[in-house]
Amino acid sequence: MNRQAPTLEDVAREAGVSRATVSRVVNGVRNVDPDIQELVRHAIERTGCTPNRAARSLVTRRAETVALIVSGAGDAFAARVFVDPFFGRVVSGALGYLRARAMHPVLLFAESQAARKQVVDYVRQGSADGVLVVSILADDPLPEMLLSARIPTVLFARPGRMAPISCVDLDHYAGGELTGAHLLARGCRHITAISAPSELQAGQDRLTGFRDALARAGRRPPPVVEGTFTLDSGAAAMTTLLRDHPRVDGVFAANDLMAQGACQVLRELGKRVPEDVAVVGFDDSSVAVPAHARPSAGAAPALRAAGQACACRWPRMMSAYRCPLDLIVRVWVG
Amino acid sequence: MNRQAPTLEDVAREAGVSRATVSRVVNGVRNVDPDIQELVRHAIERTGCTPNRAARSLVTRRAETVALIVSGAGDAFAARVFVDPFFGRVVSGALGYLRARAMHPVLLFAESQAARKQVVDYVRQGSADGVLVVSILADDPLPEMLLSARIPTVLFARPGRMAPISCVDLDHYAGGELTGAHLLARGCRHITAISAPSELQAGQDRLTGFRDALARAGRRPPPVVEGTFTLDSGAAAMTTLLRDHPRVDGVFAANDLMAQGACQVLRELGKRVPEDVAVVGFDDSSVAVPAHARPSAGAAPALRAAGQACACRWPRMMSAYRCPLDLIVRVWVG
DNA sequence: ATGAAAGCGCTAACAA
DNA sequence: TTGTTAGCGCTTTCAT
Repeated sequence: MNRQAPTLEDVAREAGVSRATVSRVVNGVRNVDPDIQELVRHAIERTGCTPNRAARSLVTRRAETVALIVSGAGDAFAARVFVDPFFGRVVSGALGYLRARAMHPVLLFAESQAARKQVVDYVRQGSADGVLVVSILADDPLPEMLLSARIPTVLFARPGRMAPISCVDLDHYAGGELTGAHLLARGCRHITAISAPSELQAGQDRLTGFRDALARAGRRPPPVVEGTFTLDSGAAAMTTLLRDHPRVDGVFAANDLMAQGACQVLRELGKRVPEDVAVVGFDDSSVAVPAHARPSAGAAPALRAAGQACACRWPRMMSAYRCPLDLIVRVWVG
Repeated sequence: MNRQAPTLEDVAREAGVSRATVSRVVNGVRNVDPDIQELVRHAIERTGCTPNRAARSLVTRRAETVALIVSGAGDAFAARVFVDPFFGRVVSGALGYLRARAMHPVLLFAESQAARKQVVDYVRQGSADGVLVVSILADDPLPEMLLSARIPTVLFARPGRMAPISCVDLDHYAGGELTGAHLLARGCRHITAISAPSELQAGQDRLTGFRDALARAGRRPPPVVEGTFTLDSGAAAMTTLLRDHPRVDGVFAANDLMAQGACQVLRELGKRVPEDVAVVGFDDSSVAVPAHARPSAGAAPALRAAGQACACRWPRMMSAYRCPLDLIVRVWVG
């Protein structure tokens, strides 16, 4: 019942060697006689020893662990992070990377200033070697805090202020350009937009890219109604746009949910989508694209880079990847 | 640059006391002079010391960590766990419980036998004090492995074989009964069912509960077509049912996704739902219920119990909770 | 190639 | 109430 877990010392006794030798075998250090290696391995097998992690961590000063921080939301919203078309892929890619290296992700939530401090402390205790931050806040203070605590960090999203932090993010501007090009290519003449809440930088970037694409084609700035990223706000915005611009034949919505709302309103009013009015969203979410067509591993290269950064190696690089469905991911390594 | 993190020893020197006293203050042990407490706290503040976790863990033999194991699926499917109407609530409830106790969840995936062994080793290394298993496998070997390794475990779902393991699960049978009662109460005369894949115990339980409810009302066994939990299979099953039983006016689908597929087929064929044909699903997922009506914290009491078990206390209890929308959760503590 | 021994930073039993 | 001391189990020089 109260039997302690076998230690390397037990194995050493069993094998008739020293603790140091057992440690060498366990850690794959060379300079160990193959016969003795075999001996030790058997002894480990027999005793069922699993080297204590805390003891190892204490001396190596590595936890073999990274903190996966969901910043700006409590655990009730953890789901979002895993379902979000961008975060979901990025997170599961990162998890796969960690797993291949026997590193473990600890889930932390940083929705308040106190929680943010706790997160920093957690790492400073040596509980994690670095952090991955998934942030949904426009101007999150956490990245700066991690930076000044000299904690190896990779941010999924871009920091509000310019900071020397590695990050992975969608290229919102380029995505916006694509949507503009798409509507132009379809031959739309009366193009409008449903924008994101104005305080979200990402939303602004999408809109700017969209506008620029139209401008380069010689079009005048499109009418824009601001939405709140919800289905209902998309429907409301579409209603407004139709009232003010009855001839509209192309709509850019800053996310898929609003695009969906817009489609509903259009169809209710007897418009065919996309024959009468073309609607393009943003997010590559499941409402927009048939499942079999989605690029499930699209963000892999970006993640590999991010993963490397997490592993506390910091290669100098900057690159962009383009996925099958034009999901554009950029990686900055600071 | 290479400056080490300050230790309790540093704080002790700074405060002019012994390391033990600092430890006592940090751990909130009483019997420490208030003045000295103040002194020590200031010293901690000044030095910015964060007590090393590995060192503490080494001597206390506690990691203050639990493993959150997703069994039967790789990280690509992690999303499911957080989105699933049952698992999602249960997991976020458990996370909240842990957080309030400054315990940390490590995310592990056990989709292969090798991965399962790694999970067991991870805990035996002392990296976690216990595990929460979210299993989607019908007959998962992991619970038994954890049991025989004497690892404190709470299973979300029920073990395939009867085993003395604490678990939290929906009461599928009772849920099935409810759906049957619902269709009967609506006055349906020609009731049919779209069942779950036969290898899933939970699905069988739902169906059995449903059948028993009908039987108790004196109805003969309903026609059943087996589905695969997908939208398409629900649609296909509904098509079959309508062909063989044109007068059908009530349908039980073993999950909401199939119910949705059934609704689509019915509407395409000009049937009104629920006026002509009543359809009831299972899962309390967002497709079925308006968001504002969902019991977001419905599983809280069950979780509290589960959380207590996780925390390695094992109160003898067995209870059932009924949520606003008849989500029934049972807790077994083994 | 192997062993002896020091010590990582902390807690806890024992002394004072 | 406080300090002294002995480990926790491991890695890692330094001898051999």
